[in-house]
Amino acid sequence: MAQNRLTRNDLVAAAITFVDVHGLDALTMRRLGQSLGVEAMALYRHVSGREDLLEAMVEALIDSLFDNRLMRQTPSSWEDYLQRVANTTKELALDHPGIFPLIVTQPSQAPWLRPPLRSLRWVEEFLSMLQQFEFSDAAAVGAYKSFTCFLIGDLLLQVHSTNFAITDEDDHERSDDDSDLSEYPTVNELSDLLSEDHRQRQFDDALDELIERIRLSPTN
Amino acid sequence: MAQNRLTRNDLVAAAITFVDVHGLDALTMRRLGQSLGVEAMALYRHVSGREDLLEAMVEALIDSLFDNRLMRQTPSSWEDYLQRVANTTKELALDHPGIFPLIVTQPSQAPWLRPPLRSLRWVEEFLSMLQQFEFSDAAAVGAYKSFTCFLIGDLLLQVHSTNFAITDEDDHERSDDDSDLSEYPTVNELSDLLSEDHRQRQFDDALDELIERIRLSPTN
DNA sequence: CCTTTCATGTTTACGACGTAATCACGCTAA
DNA sequence: TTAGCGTGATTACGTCGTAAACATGAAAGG
Repeated sequence: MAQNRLTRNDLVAAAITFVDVHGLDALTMRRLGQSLGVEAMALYRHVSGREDLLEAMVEALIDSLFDNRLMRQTPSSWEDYLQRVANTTKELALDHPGIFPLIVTQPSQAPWLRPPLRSLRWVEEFLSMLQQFEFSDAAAVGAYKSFTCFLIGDLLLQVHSTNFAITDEDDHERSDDDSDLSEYPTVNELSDLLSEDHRQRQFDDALDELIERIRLSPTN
Repeated sequence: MAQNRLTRNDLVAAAITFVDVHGLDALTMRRLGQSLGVEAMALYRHVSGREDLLEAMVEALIDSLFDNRLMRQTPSSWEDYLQRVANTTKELALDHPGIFPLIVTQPSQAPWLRPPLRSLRWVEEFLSMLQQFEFSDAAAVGAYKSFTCFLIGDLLLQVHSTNFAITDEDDHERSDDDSDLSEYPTVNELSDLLSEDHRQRQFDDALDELIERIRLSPTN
């Protein structure tokens, strides 16, 4: 029982797993304190408020990207790099579907940046990596814009799908909820095709196409 | 002063403009009541709770799509149709940046649908329209998936950008907030390019490419 | 060793939130 | 006229985020 002191990192980590388990709406200062065996106000010693906590969670997740075999070995080509960034980010998003949307919700350090990603460290690494692969300034920025737009947009949607499954944890009798599709004959007719989840393959295909587009970009 | 009675539609409309002006976080039952000259609990006569209100707002917005020259005249080609859907939706999203994200947040009528859009009426119209233009079943569903994924993903990001500008309404001295970019030399170097907002053109380009991809789709 | 200091956690409290329950009032139908 | 009902007002409860004051125990200086 030597070191029972609460650390900011402990707190943020606990908050992340709490959201992973119970969902973002369930994250309350009081409940988080309870899950740590501590009163709610104790959290304010390490975090200036709920907003600060959310920011810290997002930052922790983004930082975890850098430890995750992305930084580990240097990529063999810019295509390899983009593939790796995409897949690592997707993994992160699907592991933390309740938190990932905050990456785009939280105010950015640099609001003037289009699109306004949260982590300048991440942007810096992305751009300098492309420059190392001899992208021109304009090409690097163009790639940043199209790539992040695709990645974030796609993952946001994917994550929201999985959020439904999590939030409705008690959807046993969802099968009888095939509400009256009588008003929507085409939807009803194609419901089998519509419910197939090819998100995985679509993601990979779209990524390949995007990379191809970047390769052929005139400013490159 | 004849008809001062509150209507569900009045309520929903008031809520929408309230969010447009003050942002989603400011939308409170009490405040919304106040803005209507009514006590908070009066709202519960027309709406079963806050969640119901949000759903109603989303539904109202989606329904407004149908009155908006989309349904008005029949499209001359499926490309024309997709262009029109995309632009009408974009207009809607940018007009109501505080509400648009709810379209993807709110639970869907048909959670099994991938991606899970909220309005079955919309999906029905989309699919049957493509079928009228002689899309096969698989092609129509494939187009639905790739098109909605692109559209929602892109617009979500675009809307979040504009949300920053709205929330920080008092960002006069934002210019001195060019925080220390010394740690991020590449970002600093390319900041001019990075801050350019080509979202508009990028959106149009990506839409053109997507349409081209759908045209060449093997299952078409 | 004792005492001072400070970092950490606790207690109490306040205002705002969503909303259940109850009440008051004024149309409309009998 | 009167009975009923649809609409809004009042009151109240539990929970939220968090400010402020307090308690406590471990490091620091004599």
